[in-house]
Amino acid sequence: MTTSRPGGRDQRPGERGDLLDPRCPTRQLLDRIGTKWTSMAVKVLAEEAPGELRFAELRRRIPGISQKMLSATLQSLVRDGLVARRVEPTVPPAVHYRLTELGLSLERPLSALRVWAETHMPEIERHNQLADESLPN
Amino acid sequence: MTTSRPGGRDQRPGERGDLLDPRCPTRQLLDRIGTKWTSMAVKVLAEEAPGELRFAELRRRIPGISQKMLSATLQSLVRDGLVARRVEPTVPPAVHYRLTELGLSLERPLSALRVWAETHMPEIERHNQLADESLPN
DNA sequence: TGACAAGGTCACGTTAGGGAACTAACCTGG
DNA sequence: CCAGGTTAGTTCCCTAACGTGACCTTGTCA
Repeated sequence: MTTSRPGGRDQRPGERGDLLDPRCPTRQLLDRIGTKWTSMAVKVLAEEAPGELRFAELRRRIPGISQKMLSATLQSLVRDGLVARRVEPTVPPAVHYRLTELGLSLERPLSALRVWAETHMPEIERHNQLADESLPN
Repeated sequence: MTTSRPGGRDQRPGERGDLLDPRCPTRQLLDRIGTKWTSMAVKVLAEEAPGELRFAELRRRIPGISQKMLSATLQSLVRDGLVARRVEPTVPPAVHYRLTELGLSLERPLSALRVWAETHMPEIERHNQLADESLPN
């Protein structure tokens, strides 16, 4: 991914920010779902939809993710309006996450991608192995 | 992108590498199409399918890409079996690229994603602006 | 005195991507 | 005969960012 996001401040107008890329929306989308954990988080939340999941439960369902990354991923998703965050002012506060309608609508094409990945990735790996076998040195 | 690819060695075996991430095929796919120029290259090649495009022509149709990046992107795609490369031994050599059937099959879910991006990215940007307006400092 | 919830912060390593210069082989023009 | 151009790449160097791991925080319950 190239375009900076979380801390914002891209496209500063003073600099000769060349804006070469004409804001291709597909690029922007891939910059989001292409980050390591985003698509997995969306999937896990989609499985629970329209229900909610709490932070710790999400962590449990996404093996290998750290608190920091889960937190950052969720913040991105909330910021993009794909996920809604609801805080119950109990103590300790309980935070609930769920997909918004927008997030659910993304889940559709995303799951199509997942299906493609599951059926065709083995073939891609085969190709890679072939490429490795010839001229590995 | 996180998972290293060319030289591979993840999953150190000494650790109880329980394959935390079970090589989620979706992530592997996103590691590929998530790179900056890949999806654009696939799209351009798909528009021409089943015809071929030469290096320089691809470069012309992907504004902003450098030779280096185009070359690297195409190599990845060829290695994955998504693109076929044909060299005419003329001089200077003419190299032709086209999507394989596998590549074409990927184009389908990918274009669905593109459609989603084009229709919904404005909404995502709206959400981001809202988030920026509140508590910007 | 811990443990839990939901994070935040710091310090660090790796890598993707950009830019510019260089290569190969041959052809053409002067 | 030699400079210069073409195509399709490489090679080196540099940076911004992504992701990780370890530790800190605030408040309450057992």
